[in-house]
Amino acid sequence: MYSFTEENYLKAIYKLSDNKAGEITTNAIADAMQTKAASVTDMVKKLAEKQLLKYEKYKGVKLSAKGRKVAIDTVRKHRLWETFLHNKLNFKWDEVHEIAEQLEHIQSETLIDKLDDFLGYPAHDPHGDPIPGKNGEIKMHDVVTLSNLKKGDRCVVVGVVDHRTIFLKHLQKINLMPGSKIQVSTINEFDQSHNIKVNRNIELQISFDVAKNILVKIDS
Amino acid sequence: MYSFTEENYLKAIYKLSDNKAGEITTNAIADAMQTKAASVTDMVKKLAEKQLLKYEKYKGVKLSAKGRKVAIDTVRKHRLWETFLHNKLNFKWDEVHEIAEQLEHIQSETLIDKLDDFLGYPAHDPHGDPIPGKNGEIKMHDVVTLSNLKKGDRCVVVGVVDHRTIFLKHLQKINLMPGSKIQVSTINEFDQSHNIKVNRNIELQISFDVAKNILVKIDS
DNA sequence: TACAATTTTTAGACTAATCTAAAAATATTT
DNA sequence: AAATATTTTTAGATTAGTCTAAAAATTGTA
Ligand SMILES: [Mn+2]
Ligand SMILES: [Mn+2]
Ligand SMILES: [Mn+2]
Ligand SMILES: [Mn+2]
Repeated sequence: MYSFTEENYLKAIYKLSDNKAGEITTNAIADAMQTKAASVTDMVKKLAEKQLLKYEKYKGVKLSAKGRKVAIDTVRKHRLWETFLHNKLNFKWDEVHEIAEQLEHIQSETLIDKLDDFLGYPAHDPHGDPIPGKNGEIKMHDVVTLSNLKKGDRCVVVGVVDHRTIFLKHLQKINLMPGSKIQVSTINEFDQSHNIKVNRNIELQISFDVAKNILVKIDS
Repeated sequence: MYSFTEENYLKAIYKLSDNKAGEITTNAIADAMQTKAASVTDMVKKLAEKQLLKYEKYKGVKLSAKGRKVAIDTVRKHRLWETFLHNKLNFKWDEVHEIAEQLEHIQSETLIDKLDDFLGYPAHDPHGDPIPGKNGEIKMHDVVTLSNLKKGDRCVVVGVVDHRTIFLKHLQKINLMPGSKIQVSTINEFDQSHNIKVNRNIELQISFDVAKNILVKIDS
């Protein structure tokens, strides 16, 4: 139905609209897609003709309902494949993204439905991001970043904000992974670094920068 | 490394060389690829430049060792994915081919290795075709067509010769599937149709045309 | 408001893969 | 061997997606 390229553009535009409200600029898209502004203008015209987004010269773009659905479906496929790679094939969580970037473009609705079933209808991917449902619903789960907690609070790691490999590998190195139980021991006033106890066992100090990028679910 | 199109051409040429010895003609490739002879000539020149095959004007083509490896790898990927779709996602055996045609082009050696492991290193795909190993070895299994058996012989269905959906669905309809145990009751001289007993239970008459296209392993 | 800097669009060109129609080579008949 | 039929290649065009460089529009600043 839609080409790899079209799906990739729609997904990128969708993610940009999610972050910042208002119009999405040509340069922002070029940046996200690692391509040139001229290419974006061309593609955006094509997508506008197909009613996937609204485009006004020099004014940026806005996804239509149809375009958003395609984008969300692509995100759904991406995250289900990431979950498959991680849960079933034992890929590490920093290895799944690149391959899912290819798998997300396989065209077969039945395949995705069956994959979803096979995985047991997971709510989140290995990075803690919500997996949209078949009809496009996205259940926002009640997560906060570790940096929001107070001294004494308990929580479980469920994901990350920063998705870059360098960060994922860092967490792996200090053995702070989804599922890890954390209690905040102290927050150092000087640099906001956190002393935490992991799995009621290991004491660890993490920078504010790390704390800001870890998504947790508060134990209640 | 290689594009979808290149992999598809190499696979088609490989399958043609497997059937008939000698050179593969432009028209034969065009036929197999559902494209035009002119397109084949263009692509074949490109593949020859990349040393994937030997091409002489008006003389047809022959795969190089390098080209054959790419083709066999593609077949390996195709059959592993078909096995995944059938064994893990419960697709029927006539539904897996089209999707595998897409999945076979995903690029990641690790992915295929892990998939192979996940599936338990299967020797055959759902249609009874051998799955090439990581290094390109293909273990030919000792199968014959049902039409080769004599009265009284016992065997188990392991695959098909004709891969068309219409045949696969027919077998499904008469409930003759991989795993079915068969004993030949009689072979009717007039039209070579076979009366068989399936799973020591159901009596069935099948035409010679069907018998010729069922691969079986003889019970011994 | 005018000038400069930045952003966006257009114009024209490129590559991969495809096609049609015509030309060239090969194969088959007479 | 000559004529005819078939196969294969070439020539030229098309489409999707991309690029660079130049032009146009917008935004920021003095
Ligand atoms: Mn990802
Ligand atoms: Mn993608
Ligand atoms: Mn197949
Ligand atoms: Mn294919």
